[in-house]
Amino acid sequence: MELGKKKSQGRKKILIERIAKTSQRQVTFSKRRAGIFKKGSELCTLCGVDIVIGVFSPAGKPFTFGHPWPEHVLKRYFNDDDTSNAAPLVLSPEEEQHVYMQQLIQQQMEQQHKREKELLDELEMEKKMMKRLRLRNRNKDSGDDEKFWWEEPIEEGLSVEVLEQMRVEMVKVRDEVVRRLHNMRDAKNIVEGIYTHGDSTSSFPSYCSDLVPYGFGF
Amino acid sequence: MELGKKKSQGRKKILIERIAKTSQRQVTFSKRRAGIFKKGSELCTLCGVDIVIGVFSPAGKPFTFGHPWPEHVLKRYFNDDDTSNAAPLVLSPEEEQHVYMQQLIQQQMEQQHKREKELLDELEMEKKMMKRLRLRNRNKDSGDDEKFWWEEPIEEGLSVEVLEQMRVEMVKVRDEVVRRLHNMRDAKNIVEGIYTHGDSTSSFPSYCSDLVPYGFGF
DNA sequence: AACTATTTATAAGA
DNA sequence: TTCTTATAAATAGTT
Repeated sequence: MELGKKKSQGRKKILIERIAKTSQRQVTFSKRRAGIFKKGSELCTLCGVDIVIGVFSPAGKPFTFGHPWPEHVLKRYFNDDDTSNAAPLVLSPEEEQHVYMQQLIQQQMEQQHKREKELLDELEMEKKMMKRLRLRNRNKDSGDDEKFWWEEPIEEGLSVEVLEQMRVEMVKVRDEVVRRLHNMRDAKNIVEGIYTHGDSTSSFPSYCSDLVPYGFGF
Repeated sequence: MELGKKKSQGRKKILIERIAKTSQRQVTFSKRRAGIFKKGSELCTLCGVDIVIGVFSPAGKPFTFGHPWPEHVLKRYFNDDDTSNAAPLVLSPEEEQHVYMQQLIQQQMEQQHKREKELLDELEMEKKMMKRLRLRNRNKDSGDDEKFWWEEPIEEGLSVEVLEQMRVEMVKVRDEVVRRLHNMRDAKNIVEGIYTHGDSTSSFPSYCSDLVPYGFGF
């Protein structure tokens, strides 16, 4: 064998642009994914911070790394108060030719953070509503402090006609619930409960407070 | 000045362990965060993949990097079918002393991916259920074939618990309407109506169709 | 923030 | 995939 022959040319500089050859792209992906995850791990350890990294391989498989674990970090992210923590989303320094694109992406991130928060908030609210089997206020743009429609102050313009309509709703709902309960084996006792429970002249019933034994979600 | 004097000792090897000094930790965090984001950016470009990185600074500020943007990647992650894509969550290779910990974390990730998916599925289901339980705005969406929750067939998985919940709600609504009507001068007649109107064994009342003045759409 | 001596990551080849 | 090697890139300590 030739002594002067080098075993390898060693690492070569590459341009940061899409690798055309599929097999090469896959190899590079594997190596660099491992590298990034290692860097993430080191960052956690060195600085005692939470991190999450998610990436899809060229073949579409998901890979994640996280400390303590992905969901924990995402929750911290979503639950942050954006007034106090003002989400200073920061992008990597990039080659000069990419700076403009980077700035665009940064703007997207900032918007995205807000949108993600809104989405999560919406889901949270949905769950709470679900939990209480709440009916939405018919006036959907009546403000943040939504009330049940039957909680609206009677003094604020509710006419006898409106109350009569409410009454009709109640009767309708009652009858449907009754119909359903009749389909159940134990309908009889429950149905009787609807018509006999409480006193029609009582004030707003305190007994309701302990009548919500069913939890939906968290 | 001395010519032989080196400007710096250069980089020193460090142990991967929490940096004790706060200021040093912050400096290292900034440098390494930038490095990881750059690596992430390069990985996207080289391999044409989606990536998201989120990290909290030691001070608690969130930083994210993502391509095309964080939510996009998260959605791909969550929406993946775990039978076809079998979530092969993979961690970085790590120093030998960390291998065991890494394996533990990897197991956490695999569980976590499933848990996150389940959570999202749960939220989706919650939304659908909420939508079903939500009262339709008949005035606005009369052409739509959504049904009120009480119009849905009882056979479709409604448990006794849910029905009982409905019953409780009905009781509350009834009592509140009663309370309101008591505030009206002509309450007496109407209140009596609530308890005497209709027949508890009647089928779903046809008279309801034109008595829904309240929109609950969203 | 900038500088550099070093360590670390990795492209190419086997 | 995994290992090797030469080299490119990242970065710890310093200014």
